[in-house]
Amino acid sequence: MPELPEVETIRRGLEPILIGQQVMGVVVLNEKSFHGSNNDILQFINGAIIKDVRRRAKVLIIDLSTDYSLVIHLKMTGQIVVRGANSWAGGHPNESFVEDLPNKSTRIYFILSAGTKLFFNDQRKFGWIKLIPTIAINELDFISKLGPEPLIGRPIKEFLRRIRRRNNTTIKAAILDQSVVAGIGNIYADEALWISKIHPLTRVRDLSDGQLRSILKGAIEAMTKSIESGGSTMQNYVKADGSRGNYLDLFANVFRREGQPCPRCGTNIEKIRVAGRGTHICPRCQQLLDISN
DNA sequence: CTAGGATCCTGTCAGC
DNA sequence: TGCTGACAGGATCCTA
Repeated sequence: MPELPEVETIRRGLEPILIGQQVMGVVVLNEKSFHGSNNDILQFINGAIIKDVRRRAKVLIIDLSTDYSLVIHLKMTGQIVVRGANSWAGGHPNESFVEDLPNKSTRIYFILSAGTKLFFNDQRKFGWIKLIPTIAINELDFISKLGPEPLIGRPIKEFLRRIRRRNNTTIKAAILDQSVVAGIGNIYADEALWISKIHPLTRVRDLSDGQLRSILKGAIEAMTKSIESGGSTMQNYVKADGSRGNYLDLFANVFRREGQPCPRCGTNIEKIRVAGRGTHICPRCQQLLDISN
């Protein structure tokens, strides 16, 4: 899915378009994608004004004037597309960015004032939208367990404290764990480990605090660069000549680059499997020091 | 409590 | 040209 930088890019794109708009109606095309009762839709969505668009970890939060919020998780293949006076799209990049909507991947859409429609598309149906009272968000199990936001404040001390609870697992599994640090997914895990020259199979207990610090700094560097390059939006999906672009080219050094030379040393990037996920490494820059594996 | 594998679902692609 | 299995930018559930 969209990871922290992609969700933040969506938030920044939606904020100026959505704030102040009124929600006129909701169409739920796949029941499992929407968590909330029909009665709540009538009572707390229809007619509500959008007050704010926020993000926590990989979750997008749309606050309504009814003191209810839409909590949106895009998981692997979710995307948000706005059509109308201001068209915009972000999230999992595919042809639904530009196709007529709703289409076969549209799960929910919202009809807004001024003829705007907001589509929630999700090919694999893992994503969801919850309608809950705004004050109940922080009590959601998933939210309350989250680790620190990597791009806000000084997350390092809390990150170190939490990752030491994962001493017996691999560093890749540990940084993918949202209760260790919020927002890192498969792309930024691989990029962070390449930047810090750590092999993803290294056990956490075999890493010093200094090495763990450099991994978090690597993740922050990769995520910051991704947000600055504009994320996976319609703008960098469709190129000027009509062909399809790949926003990973703008910041990724190893992710989906197997067979290509490492930008640092020229050795071919390899793809392996770690923590059940496809994992990209430079076998020369990231050697596994086999102490206790 | 932790660790790791199966699972939810649709679509695409490599290999036969 | 089918068919089959592997795999996918995530997190939860289940078992040990």
